[in-house]
Amino acid sequence: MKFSNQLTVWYLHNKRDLPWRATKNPYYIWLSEIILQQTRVDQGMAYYFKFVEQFPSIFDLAAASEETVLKLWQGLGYYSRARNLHFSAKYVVNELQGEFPSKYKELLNLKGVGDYTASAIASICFNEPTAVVDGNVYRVLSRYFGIDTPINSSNGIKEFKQLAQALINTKIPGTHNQAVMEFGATVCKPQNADCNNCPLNNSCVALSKSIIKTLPVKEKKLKIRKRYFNYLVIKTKNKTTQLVKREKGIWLNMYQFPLVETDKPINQQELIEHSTFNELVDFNTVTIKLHTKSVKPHKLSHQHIYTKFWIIETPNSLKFRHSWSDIKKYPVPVLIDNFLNEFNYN
DNA sequence: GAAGCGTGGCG
DNA sequence: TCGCCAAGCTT
Repeated sequence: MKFSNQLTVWYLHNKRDLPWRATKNPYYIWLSEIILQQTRVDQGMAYYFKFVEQFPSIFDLAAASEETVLKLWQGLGYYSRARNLHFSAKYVVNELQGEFPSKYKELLNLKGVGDYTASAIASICFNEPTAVVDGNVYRVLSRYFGIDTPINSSNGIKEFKQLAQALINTKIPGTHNQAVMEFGATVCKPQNADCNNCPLNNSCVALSKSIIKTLPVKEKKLKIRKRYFNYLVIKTKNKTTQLVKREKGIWLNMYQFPLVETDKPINQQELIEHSTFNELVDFNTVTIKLHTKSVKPHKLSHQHIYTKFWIIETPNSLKFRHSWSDIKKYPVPVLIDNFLNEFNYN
């Protein structure tokens, strides 16, 4: 209980003033938790305000199109969160008469809500004593108790969940959970932990052993896949172009230009020999310019994408129906958005 | 159980 | 520069 009490007292004096801390409305807490998955507060804040403004209630969110939701989510990444958020809003409205689930077990039925998020909503909104275990909690517990079990191993996941659950203050589970996370985010940070100003620095195992920097332990990392994208940016006299919707993998249901993907960099000659190119235009009638001056990788957490944008001017206007002036209405990945911002169509 | 899924900040 | 990491979830 000492652990919880000390952190809770610290939290009540030091917590940041965040907008979602002014409410216990499960819709807003849910929204904030989804936005903050694998995302820093500074990055997610603007999106929280946008969503609350555009969708004040879960009914507003459920009534929107997926494309609208993806467009509002554009730039935040991990777009399955937006698709699942929208799907679950429709589920709550249509199947649960708009009544948000109030129990941990029921919350798990929502797409995009896993153990962490269900615990967070249940404890914060409904006072259910379910412990959250996010990246902060792993770090705080592994250091304070000196546990070197890898946090991404199946044993580690079980061990830390059990420990977190044993430590929870059942009287104020929501405050307790937020206290541990806030402490991890602002004091017991991944780098440069502020042990001098830590309320637990007289009882922290890792500090007493000077092994703060070695904890938490994480097992190996994935290897980065390299991909080579060639986008075909159609340009017509009528200021139209061609967009296509992605149908699998990364950026699902978002828009991009027709894509030629290869496993090595290619030049113009290899491009015009590609079937995708020839299905789109007749190389005898078009002019091709490579827009990209130097290819810099778009770095995702799990792949590096090397992209060339090819500008294809064609006399055939009728086939390409997307007006360039409408292009900003479509949800697109940052890779495409960056291109749109630097490219002058005229 | 491992892999796939974004973007941006930081040292 | 580059690797690490962020209030994780799904398949």
